[in-house]
Amino acid sequence: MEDVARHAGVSRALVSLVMNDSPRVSEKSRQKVLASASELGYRPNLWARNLASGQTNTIGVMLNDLHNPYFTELAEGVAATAAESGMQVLITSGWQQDSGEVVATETLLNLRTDGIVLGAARFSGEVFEDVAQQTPTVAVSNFDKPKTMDTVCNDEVRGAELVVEHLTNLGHTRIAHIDAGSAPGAPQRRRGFTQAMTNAGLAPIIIEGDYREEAGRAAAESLMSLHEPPTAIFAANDLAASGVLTHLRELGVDVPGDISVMGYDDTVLAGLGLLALTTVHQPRQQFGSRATELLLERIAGRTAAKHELIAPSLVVRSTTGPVKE
Amino acid sequence: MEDVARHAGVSRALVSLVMNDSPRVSEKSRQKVLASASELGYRPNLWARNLASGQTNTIGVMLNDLHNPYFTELAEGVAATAAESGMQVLITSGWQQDSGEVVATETLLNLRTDGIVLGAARFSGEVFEDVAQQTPTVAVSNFDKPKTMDTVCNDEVRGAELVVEHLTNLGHTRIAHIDAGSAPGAPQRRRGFTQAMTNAGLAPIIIEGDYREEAGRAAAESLMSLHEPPTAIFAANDLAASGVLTHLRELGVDVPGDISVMGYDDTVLAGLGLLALTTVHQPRQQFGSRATELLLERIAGRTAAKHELIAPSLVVRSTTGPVKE
DNA sequence: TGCAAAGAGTAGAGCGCTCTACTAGGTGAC
DNA sequence: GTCACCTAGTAGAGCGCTCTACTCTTTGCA
Repeated sequence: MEDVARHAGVSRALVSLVMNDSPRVSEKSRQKVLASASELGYRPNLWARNLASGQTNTIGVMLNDLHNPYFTELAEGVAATAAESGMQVLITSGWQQDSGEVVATETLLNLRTDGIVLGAARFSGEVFEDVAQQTPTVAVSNFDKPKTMDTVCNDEVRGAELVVEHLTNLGHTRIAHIDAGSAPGAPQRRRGFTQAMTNAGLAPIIIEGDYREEAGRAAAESLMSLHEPPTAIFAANDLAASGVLTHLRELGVDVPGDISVMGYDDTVLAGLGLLALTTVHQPRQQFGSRATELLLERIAGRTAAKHELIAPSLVVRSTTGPVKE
Repeated sequence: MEDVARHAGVSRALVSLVMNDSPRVSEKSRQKVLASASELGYRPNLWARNLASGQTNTIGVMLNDLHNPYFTELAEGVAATAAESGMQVLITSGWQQDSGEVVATETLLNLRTDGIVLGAARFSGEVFEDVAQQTPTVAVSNFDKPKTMDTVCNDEVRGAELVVEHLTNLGHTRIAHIDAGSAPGAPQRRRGFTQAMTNAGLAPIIIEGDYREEAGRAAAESLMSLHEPPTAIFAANDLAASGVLTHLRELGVDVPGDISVMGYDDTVLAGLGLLALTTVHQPRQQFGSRATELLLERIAGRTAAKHELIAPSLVVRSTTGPVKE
């Protein structure tokens, strides 16, 4: 910077003004400075800039797992909305480990980003709150409405309702849900399912499982060996649904002729020609952009916590049909 | 920091030493400082630290597209190797846009990370070289062995060879390749395929397509309407292979009884029960870790460029079998 | 006992910027 | 001609650390 100033024959302060697009600079010296800067290959040092200005114009995103499209689409939403406000986005990841999430968040905290979006799955509520105490924070997570931060999450209960509505409209009454225990989102889905079934005057059938393909396959096996198998299966997620379909195919059961199958999440799997899975779509990008909007509000000074549910929607493909009579 | 020093009754310098785990501090004062720090909720400001120390202990990773598991697994490899050397990893993404990649890389450059791993698809060679001039750089990309940076990439030619070997061993002679034009990796795969077929004394059949499912479906349609359809299809990637399988299924063609199908990449799709696709595995994580090792060497002072090819491997599942006679 | 070396700690400059407060010169109204 | 006011630019303190060079104790050993 020193060099640029000397080369252009002006003061360091002027160079700073030019670099920040200040209106207080004449066109002539702006050109002069810009020319010198590019000639000398100068680029402002962000560390110094942020240190001096006390703000970073950057929001940090901590993601549990980059493999999971859920998180990456979330990040995409964050990036899009952040870009509109001229904010940079920096991503760190916990690489699916508990300790990783903590380290990744510490990094962000040390970086003094203006705020943090937490896409975490492993944190305890306490750790979350601890982070929120130190910097504006928004979590995309199913949390118990903490006071110190905002949350955005999918309305899992509504999602499960959509499933039940869709299936009962097709005439199904014996509907089974493959549950994913205490995995993120699963308890809510289970609750929504049970509620909706009860409201419809139907008996919910629930079988244990998890979010993996193998679990779907195993659950399908148990269900089909019942003396009165269900006419529709609502899997924990798309991957589990894929396992269900695999098993039914091996059994020679026609989908959706004999039995209907639904997934959850609308991942890329669901859209594949061979699966063509009816599923529930979560607007993951919207989670990210809404979270960012809330974060920007917080950075601007809001302190009261907001907690938002975002509505999922139904995507009908080829694995559901009228009940066989 | 000032406050911590005062609270603990020591100098600022001592606090700095404690925070950096210097051996020059007595156990007693270390405890004292640590206690004060946690009491006051002090955390070192990375911007200031990096500014003062002139090094960031951070390596930047620029990824074209976070959706693509290729890039995220790459990042995972980088993170793992970087962690071993105590380096932080910061990720930026181009969000699939040309300009996005440039912006994302600029951010990293401005951040003065100790080095950059480029997982880019859209850059021109020039831009790459420009970056490499400014900081140690390793690209994970099929490039023409630039002088100023290292590259790591998959041995696509060998991958295509593996495919041809596998299929010819099964007795296939009429093998078709669905090509993805000039998309990343595609020209190399095509070249490898043509070469291997020629070496085996066979006539390569090539049909145009791209990396999407729909392209695979369309290509399969064309191929199957030939008066002498191929007995094996080598799709551009797993997604295209999925399209092929979908079409063959609709046609009632048995896989692998009537025809064998191979994918490429070994993505999560290939492992699904309904697809069980024979494919070529790219050790994506290894790309990342190897790239990071090279980067660390560069940071340590090496300047001569290294270019490495990493060998892919065959994953045999259920879509390939002996030729029908 | 004396002296070098090791151990523990400190002072203060400096990293590359931004930002407040200031100056110099020009404009225009009275 | 004077004064107020605006514009373009500058000086220099300071952001929160690290790091070199230094001081003051201890300790070990001839």
